[in-house]
Amino acid sequence: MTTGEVLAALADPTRRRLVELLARAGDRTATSLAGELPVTRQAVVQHLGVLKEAGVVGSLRSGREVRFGLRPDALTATARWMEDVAAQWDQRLAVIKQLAEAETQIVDAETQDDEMMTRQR
Amino acid sequence: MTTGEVLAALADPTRRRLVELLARAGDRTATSLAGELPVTRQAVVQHLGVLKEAGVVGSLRSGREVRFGLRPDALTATARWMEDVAAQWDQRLAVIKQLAEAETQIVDAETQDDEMMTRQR
DNA sequence: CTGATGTGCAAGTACTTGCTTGCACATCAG
DNA sequence: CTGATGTGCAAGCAAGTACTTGCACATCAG
Repeated sequence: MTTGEVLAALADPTRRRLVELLARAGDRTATSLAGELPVTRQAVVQHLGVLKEAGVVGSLRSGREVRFGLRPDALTATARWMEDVAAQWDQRLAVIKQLAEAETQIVDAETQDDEMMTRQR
Repeated sequence: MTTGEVLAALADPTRRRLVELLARAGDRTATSLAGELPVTRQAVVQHLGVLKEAGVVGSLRSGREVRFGLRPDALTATARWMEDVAAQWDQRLAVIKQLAEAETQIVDAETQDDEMMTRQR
């Protein structure tokens, strides 16, 4: 359930689709999920395997089917990592801004939005 | 700056390393960053390109160098997406638990931790 | 000017990844 | 039992990815 595993798992669009499906439709079987996606059941199974390895989903056998459900903890933990990184940067920004108001630094990038800067939309 | 781009960008360990370096060490040049990683400058440049495309970093030319800095907004936005998915699931859980206390569902996976369940650690 | 340093562009390579197809095994209804 | 449905395993393939190497161009110090 490392941060890397979770991010890598969510990097794939089909896998994100699966996660969103599970989030709002509840626990489902692989075959059922494959019915709502333009891929084979086997593709879904493999994706669910990656998600499970990352700790994002869990599975439970009931009779001849295997039902998959979300495991929100892995998601929130990874979200926290991202927010921590962002916060760390913001804190650095604040410190520098306070210490040296005179020097012009690239640090102000966010408010400058230069030619080289990738624009947000 | 889509969610998919950000997640795909952060899926790579080297790129995460770069992001963490920038977060705590401030804005740096590609060559300087390459000095702290076991890869070539060109590899770093390409990684920064991906991160920039995703809106995670921004760059600013100053003289003959190009300095890169973090763009926290993309990170927090993606973090929010993950938390939303997790929250959606939790809400479903709560509703079901309230409506049908009698029926046993796989939905309770989180508290059951069965043989098939990937264990958290 | 010269040399050093930093960048940009491009092609090539080893490896990974998402997906499919094919078949065997297990479980349920009749 | 038979047939239908759901699952598991494995090989194969096309496309993407991370990384390198090589070289040309731009900028600074002396």
